[in-house]
Amino acid sequence: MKFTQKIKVSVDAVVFGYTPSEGLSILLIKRKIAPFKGNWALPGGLVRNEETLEQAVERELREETGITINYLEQLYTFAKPDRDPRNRVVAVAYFGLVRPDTFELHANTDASDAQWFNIQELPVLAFDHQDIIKLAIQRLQSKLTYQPVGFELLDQKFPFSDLEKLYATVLNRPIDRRNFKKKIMKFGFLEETKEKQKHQGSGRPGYLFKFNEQRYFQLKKDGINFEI
Amino acid sequence: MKFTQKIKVSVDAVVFGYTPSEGLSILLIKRKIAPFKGNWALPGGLVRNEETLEQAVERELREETGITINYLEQLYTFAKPDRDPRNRVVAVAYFGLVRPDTFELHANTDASDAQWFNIQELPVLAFDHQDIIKLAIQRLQSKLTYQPVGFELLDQKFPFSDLEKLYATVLNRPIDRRNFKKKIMKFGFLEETKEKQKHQGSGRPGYLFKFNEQRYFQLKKDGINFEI
DNA sequence: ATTTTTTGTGTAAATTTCACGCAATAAAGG
DNA sequence: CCTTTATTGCGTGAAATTTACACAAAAAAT
Repeated sequence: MKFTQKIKVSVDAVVFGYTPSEGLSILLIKRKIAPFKGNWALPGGLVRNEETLEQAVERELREETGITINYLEQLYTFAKPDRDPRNRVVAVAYFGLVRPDTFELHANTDASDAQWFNIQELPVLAFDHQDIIKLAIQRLQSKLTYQPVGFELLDQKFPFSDLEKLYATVLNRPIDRRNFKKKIMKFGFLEETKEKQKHQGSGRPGYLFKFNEQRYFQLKKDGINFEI
Repeated sequence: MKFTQKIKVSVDAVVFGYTPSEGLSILLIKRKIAPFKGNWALPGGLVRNEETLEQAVERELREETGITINYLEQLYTFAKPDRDPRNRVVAVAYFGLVRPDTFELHANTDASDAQWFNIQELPVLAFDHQDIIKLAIQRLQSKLTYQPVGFELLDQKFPFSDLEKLYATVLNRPIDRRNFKKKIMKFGFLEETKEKQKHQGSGRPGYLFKFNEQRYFQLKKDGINFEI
């Protein structure tokens, strides 16, 4: 029983960015072509015949937004037969994190094709991209509770309060400063540096911390549980 | 910049079965055609143009093994360009659970095309199916620790010790009988029936329990955490 | 009838989580 | 310059949860 399959494969990326002042954002692009011309959508596109899915995501992000990604993992594959009105497209969605220093788009003009949107203020989206984003946010939340991915969203060195605010923002709940710090420090992958933060506004300046990736991999190999 | 995409989309299913006596098994089929003719492989095949991925999985399972699935969820999408020697195939892998009463294949002859294999005694597999299975086992393990999927692998009514053995087998670690029972019963989705188990061998017969799905959905909606 | 196997059950100790307040440092405001 | 405001750094006791552990009852096997 033969048939000709007419399904295309694409990738879509939900890229998260974070700043203590502006919170959690997602990178969107404005579509230049139909369908959904003029609508905001996730960066993405058809996979080329010879490239891996990850390469496809990185290529599309480079082409459409100029961003370089810091952490990338597969999220889910969306494949409802009618999710694209033109023809059937199976979309493998990815989930990415970028550092603040990498995302210079905020400074761009409104005429830009690519823009960050706070997750509280997302525009109407093309295709089923709203569903994809919803799942990505859930994934980020649950991921953050058992794997220290938060560092992928912060600068290399950061005051402890930034980490705390990040967790509070992403998990959308208050966090006890003292208990949180005790818990994180007990894991052993965070190092306090001698540097203090500069001109952060009023208040006592805090020491800067950095994530020790090597130490983290060692602990992970030892089967440590990083649940918070 | 136009190009013609030549990628096909398939589904593969890692179906788990369990019995207290034989442990955890996976359903495999013997390939009748090249490549990997004669090798064991996961059930699966190309997705038709109009069907959903889940429909494709159920159809392939019906065609190749006759089994009906009890629980199904998407696992991961495998897409390395060279994972199929003929042409590029992106495989969306699924992860399924079946009840013991559904899997009558064990009784079949060796000539059968479909067979259960204990996860400790898997044969050499076609394509990258070994990787897929490895991931599926990890997923089953982690899933079992935060969601009561174990019932999908047991009969409707079962002695408590079956559940305990299932957890011990899948998680591959000893479990304290008393603490385990206290923990599970505290969730509130398990009901003790008046029936006792019959001819299970020697020893005192236990009461049979059953999973209350409605109660479970209610508890889940209330945001209860089912971690064990 | 005795032995073996399996079920059913409770409590104390150890560990983890949670709640909470005060002194130190710097900028901001008068 | 002095006072006020904002933020960091740090520890302890109470509550909740997790863990370790043993013996009697019921049935089959010998």
